[in-house]
Amino acid sequence: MQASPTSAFLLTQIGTHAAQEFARRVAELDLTPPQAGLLRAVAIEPGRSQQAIARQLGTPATRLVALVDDLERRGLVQRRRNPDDRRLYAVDLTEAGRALMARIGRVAREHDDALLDGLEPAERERLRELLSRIAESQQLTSGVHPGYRALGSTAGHDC
Amino acid sequence: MQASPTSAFLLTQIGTHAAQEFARRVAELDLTPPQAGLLRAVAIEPGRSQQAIARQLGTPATRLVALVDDLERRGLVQRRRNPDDRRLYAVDLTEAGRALMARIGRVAREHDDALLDGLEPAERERLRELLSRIAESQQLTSGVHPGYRALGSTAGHDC
DNA sequence: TATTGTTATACTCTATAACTATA
DNA sequence: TATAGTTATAGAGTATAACAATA
Repeated sequence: MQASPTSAFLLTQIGTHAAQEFARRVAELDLTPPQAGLLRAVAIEPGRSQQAIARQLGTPATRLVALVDDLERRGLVQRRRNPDDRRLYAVDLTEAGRALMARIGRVAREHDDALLDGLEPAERERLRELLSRIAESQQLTSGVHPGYRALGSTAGHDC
Repeated sequence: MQASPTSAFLLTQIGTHAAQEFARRVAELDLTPPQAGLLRAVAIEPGRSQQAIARQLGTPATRLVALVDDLERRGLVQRRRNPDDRRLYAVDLTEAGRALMARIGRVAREHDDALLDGLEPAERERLRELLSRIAESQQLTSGVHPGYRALGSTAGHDC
């Protein structure tokens, strides 16, 4: 047996590997991928409420509380009450959070470069275009990938 | 902000989406992705011991016991003692297991086709070639992707 | 009454370690 | 003593549900 793998299999295999490698790299900044994703979400659109962020990331609001708690204890984000509606917190990056985001950006570029090691520049460009088309056709356009919530046992083989 | 995503990000995003879609499809066969992966591993190389399968999949042997238990209860695989070394079990597919593998194969093809919906045949071929090159350069050649074990919190964002 | 944020609880999944049998 | 398989335990991580404050 051992048929040649489908593109779907390769995409799952490589995507999983990429996520693991990224996790390994950001761990050196004492961050988990969900924490890095939250920082990124706050950086892209500061000042939103936790509910709004949770809706965008497709994760339960209760999970964000713990994430924000932790990042706030470390001085990377801050909550500030909205005086117009005192139920809401606005979540922002601190100066330290912005500095860390710059480091995460460097890590992400290194990660991308290492992953595409086997491809030449023109091939990388072709790949990027094909992947963008898939992301668009699968409606993954938001820049937040659906794996923010638990993959858990849904990860795994793809035949 | 909102820089255009790197290929690494797109690969993680699409790979996660692909894994979720595959999970959704095999769930209609009452299978989890790890179960489907185990069936596939047994189909490719029948008669191996649980330890050997565990080593290949990079998962603790104790986890395989539960997986094999469940599939055996459902009549999809069978254990048979090795008379030469009575410590070992040989794991094989049953007739029902082989029939189910055929259905899984159909599901995988449908899955692959749906995922590549936005690409024309020539583009699909180019993509497959580029992905194969990445898998090779990242040493993911075995046909078993590294996400067999827990992704858990390592899943998530990729900046 | 509806919504934001929070806390408490329960559940799923996985790995680690201890145990039995065969060699 | 080493290895295959098994069982039992504990831990991490998540979601669900109940609660407090504000609108």
